[in-house]
Amino acid sequence: MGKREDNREDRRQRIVAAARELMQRRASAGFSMRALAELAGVSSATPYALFGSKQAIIAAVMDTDFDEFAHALKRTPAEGLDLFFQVIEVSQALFERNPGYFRTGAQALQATADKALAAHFGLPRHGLLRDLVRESIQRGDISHRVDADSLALHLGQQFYGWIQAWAREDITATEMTARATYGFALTLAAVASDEHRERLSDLAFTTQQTLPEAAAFSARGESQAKEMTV
Amino acid sequence: MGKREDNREDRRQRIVAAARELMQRRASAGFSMRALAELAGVSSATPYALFGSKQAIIAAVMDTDFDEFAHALKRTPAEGLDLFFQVIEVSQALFERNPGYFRTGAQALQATADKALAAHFGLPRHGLLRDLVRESIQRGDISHRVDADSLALHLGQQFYGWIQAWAREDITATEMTARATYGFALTLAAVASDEHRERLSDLAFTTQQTLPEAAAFSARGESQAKEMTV
DNA sequence: AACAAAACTAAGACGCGTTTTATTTTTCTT
DNA sequence: AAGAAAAATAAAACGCGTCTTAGTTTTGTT
Repeated sequence: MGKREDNREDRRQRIVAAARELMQRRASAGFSMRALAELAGVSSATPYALFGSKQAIIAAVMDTDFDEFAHALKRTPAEGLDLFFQVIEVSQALFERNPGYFRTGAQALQATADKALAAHFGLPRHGLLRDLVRESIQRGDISHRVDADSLALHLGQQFYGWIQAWAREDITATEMTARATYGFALTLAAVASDEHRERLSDLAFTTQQTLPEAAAFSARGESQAKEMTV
Repeated sequence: MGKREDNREDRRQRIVAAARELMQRRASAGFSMRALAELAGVSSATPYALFGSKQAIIAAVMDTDFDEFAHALKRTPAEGLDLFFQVIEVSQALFERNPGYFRTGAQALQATADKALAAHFGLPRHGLLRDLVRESIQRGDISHRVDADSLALHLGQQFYGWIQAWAREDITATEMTARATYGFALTLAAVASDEHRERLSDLAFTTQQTLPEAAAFSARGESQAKEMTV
């Protein structure tokens, strides 16, 4: 019942579908709301009536993907502390399958000043990491002195930073994974039980060797920076 | 000599001064280029002729501050690994003395797509951390297996993330300091020599207790997120 | 003093996200 | 079937960062 709601839902879905398509195309780093309205076959005021903002639309588009991500993570045979690193690798795989799409999404998300939207987006991701931490504490792999929320936030914020760098095309997807892995390994080494600590340290130093020289701070970047100083 | 250059420099300085003033006022989260041009007493095309973009102007304004920061850091009596935490605290002190100013700056910097500008800005800050790491390695406070560039980048990226959160007004300056300290302590605990490790772990867990519940993921944020899902 | 080159100006345009207006269409109620 | 209520529309406007155009001023050279 309720044709009103049906129609509303129809339009919402048309807009989300159109947004997804435009994000995948990623012509000129994003899409305009006017182009979106045209492709969705609605007036350019409608998306605002139904979603409120461009970022809310992008968030709506990307909402689907968290489930996909969570499922892919469940499918991996990894267990224990290895799951943390699987989070990174599954993400990379996802990103590489659809770079333009995730780049647009990540960049739009970053620009968000809307707290509710940020929370809506960050919440499930934070929850996933927090649960991993909790389970690790219960297993005794991570010190019981650790507060799950704090550590999860710390890990998430690190990873998010490298995702942003990838979205900006400052680093490649492989480098994103390597740097995030490095960070996770160091952090976990600090809080893991004795039996895991050495393995994690080794992982950190092994990963460290694969890290390229910091791109933004390379010689090329340096000379460009000089130019600007005038 | 060269009146041409003098005049050019005059205008540059007028523009930078005007930008600094507007950043401090921080009426409505930033300033418009039209307002800047008016205050500086130049045409609105001139800032673009002299700097290229709004972000470049903001970068020029903030360039001065790195020196101030570096000096303030030198003035502290801290030494050894404590210097890492002094970086955080000196930054906080600086930020709190002029919040609107640094918020505008941080936010503008984040929006930068310009690699050269990002490098120009990140380079000295990265260099400072990298030198701290290098010296710590030489002193034997940090494992010699550590690559100074990688660790500095890791620390810097973490800190930068919390600065951004503060600039977005997601967290207070105190929380910024606490979270960054937590991250630094964990990271350093993973790479420090045996004699420092325990002290750093303790610092991490002490700091952890002062951390507020993650603001963006609090109950309030959660209910707001629900609303959005529709 | 005259002239070419360079720099600055005013004014407006562009496309963007977003909002507002007035109008038309669709839906629900009676 | 008629009328009230709600929603979607077209069209224009807002302010923003940025760029362009064409005219004017300032500068260095002759």
